[in-house]
Amino acid sequence: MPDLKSLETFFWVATLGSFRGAALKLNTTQPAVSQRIALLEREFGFKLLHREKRVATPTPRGRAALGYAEKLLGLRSEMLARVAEPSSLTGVVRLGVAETIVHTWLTPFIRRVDRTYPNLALEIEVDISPNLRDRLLAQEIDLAFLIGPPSAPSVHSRPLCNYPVTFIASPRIKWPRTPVPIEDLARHPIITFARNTQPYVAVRSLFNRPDLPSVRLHASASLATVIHMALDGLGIAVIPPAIVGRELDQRKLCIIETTVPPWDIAFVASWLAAPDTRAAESLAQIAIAIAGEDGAGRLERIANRQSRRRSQFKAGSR
Amino acid sequence: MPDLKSLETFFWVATLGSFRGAALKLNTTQPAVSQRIALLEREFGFKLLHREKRVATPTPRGRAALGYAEKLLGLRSEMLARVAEPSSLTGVVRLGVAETIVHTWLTPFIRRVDRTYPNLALEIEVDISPNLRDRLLAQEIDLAFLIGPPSAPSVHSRPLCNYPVTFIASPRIKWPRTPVPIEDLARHPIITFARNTQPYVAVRSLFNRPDLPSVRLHASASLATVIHMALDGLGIAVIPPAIVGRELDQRKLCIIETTVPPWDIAFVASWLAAPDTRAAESLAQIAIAIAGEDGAGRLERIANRQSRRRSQFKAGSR
DNA sequence: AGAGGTTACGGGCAGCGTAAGGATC
DNA sequence: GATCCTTACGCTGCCCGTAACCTCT
Repeated sequence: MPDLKSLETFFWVATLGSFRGAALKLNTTQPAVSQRIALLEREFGFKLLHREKRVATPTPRGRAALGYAEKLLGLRSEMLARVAEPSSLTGVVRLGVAETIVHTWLTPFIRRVDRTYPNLALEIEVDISPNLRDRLLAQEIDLAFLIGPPSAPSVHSRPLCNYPVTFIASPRIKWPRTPVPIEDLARHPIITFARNTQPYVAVRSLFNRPDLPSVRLHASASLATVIHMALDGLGIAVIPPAIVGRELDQRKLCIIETTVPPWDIAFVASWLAAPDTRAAESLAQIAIAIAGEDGAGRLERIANRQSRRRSQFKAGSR
Repeated sequence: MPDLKSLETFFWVATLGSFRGAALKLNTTQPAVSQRIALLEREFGFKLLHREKRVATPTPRGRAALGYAEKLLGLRSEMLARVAEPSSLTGVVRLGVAETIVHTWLTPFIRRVDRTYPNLALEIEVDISPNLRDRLLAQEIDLAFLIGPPSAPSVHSRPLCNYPVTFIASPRIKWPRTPVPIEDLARHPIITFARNTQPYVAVRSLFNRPDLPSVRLHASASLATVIHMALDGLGIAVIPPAIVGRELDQRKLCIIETTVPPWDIAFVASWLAAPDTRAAESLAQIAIAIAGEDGAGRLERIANRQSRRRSQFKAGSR
């Protein structure tokens, strides 16, 4: 009798057109996928998939079976969503996060996930948003917290938080009290996110003006490196203040008031449409809550800092 | 993630109200059932069944889950019926047969099942029809070939064959050429099916008349014994001639012409309504075909025998 | 006391991962 | 030759069955 695990495997092979892809999606090896499909074909008594071509395609009868498989998976998923205890969420969710999140609210997020879903394991990967997008589309991660809605078909997204991007530098670099014009900023090396990222492109185009001297732009895929460089006075970091809250507190870094119009980078939680998105949606829900609380807390704290009032420091962060 | 095996187990426990019953139905042990239910309850995060009472009853949330389980099982069953190769029928079917069937067309039936469904194993039990009926209702067998439709809710039945019941005795007992009246028959011991069977009751009421001497009625649960007794001249067997075709051929037994109006016993294939009756229905289909062919062949042969024409002996039996 | 469910434990086997072997572009 | 699927093989871990225990009527 065909079991749901095999049918699920069949569904993903048919959907992704690839045994290998299904194996990645299902967190297993490719031979395991082969074996499950072979089992299913033995149980049904006929070939479900054409393997000759580059992409695996269901046979005509395979297509009929596929319809039933989808219904079955959908029904199981609906059953779990409707009647199962939320805390019964189990297994492994592969989560991709942009590094900004690591430096802001990832830890409280994980803590709450651990409390809410004690049987759920997270596999966390940190990468830049474009790579996360690719890995999401390749089914290699189940959920991503990244910049901007990755506009692709069948990607579901929910907004998490907006972070203003500011110019931040070591206090060793002295500035006038008045807002600094972009020309003065451009005299220093600019340190920001990795190439190919949205903030990098924004910064590049900001300084890519005929009337400005060509700027030295340091891009790093590691935010920790960016922060380090800024701490060492190597240049001006163009990053959200939220990720260097402690350094701002300790006055090791300062926000530079400028004439440049501020802009935000928007983070979203994204996951692919699939028969069972219960885990992804539940985690996104938590992320939305945490990011909201944290964002509020952070903003408050930053406001406090800038007005030099240190009292009630941690209010709102619980 | 709940799998269909556990859900099927849950379905049967809920339906039969008993872990033990489900274990019998599913051809496994009771601890295995316990374990599957426990697994399911861990996966769902709540108790599915009340065990306090004599009969296991679904909890309210268990009832919701049960609805989904039924849908899932029905869907899988439909999928298999619609798209699976018939020869892919696999597993074990527990078949109960009345002994008359053993002596008539069970062997050709098994042969054809072996050919048609090479991956299907039969577990055959021979018993009298009332016991088969009980075992069917207790879910201990999946399919039964027995006498008369066992009128019970949710039992599906299809007619297989009708066998006339005749008086058969050793040629040692001499009879006049004319049809024998019941009074003369009653002087000999009567040998027939076991107590509680329909033929036994019929024979008993036939001879239970005030004007007849009380008859000696030998009942045997073993048809082979009945035949043996008749061959040894111990009395008159009241059985369908179909089961002693060879002995009639070899003139070791003869049909006694009587004034008693002949009557038939009707055999049917019966199985219980369930989420997956594919195997039972497929086997019933074969049984209907075989019983029809065999019945035709037998009747022809018997006619031939009685008219002493031995030619074309095996015609129609293929 | 007996029927029915749970718990404990040992063994068998299904299914996994590693690694090598084809096939197809 | 690279990519993808299949086959081979050893191993782990799950699940089953046996048996003892527990709990109700």
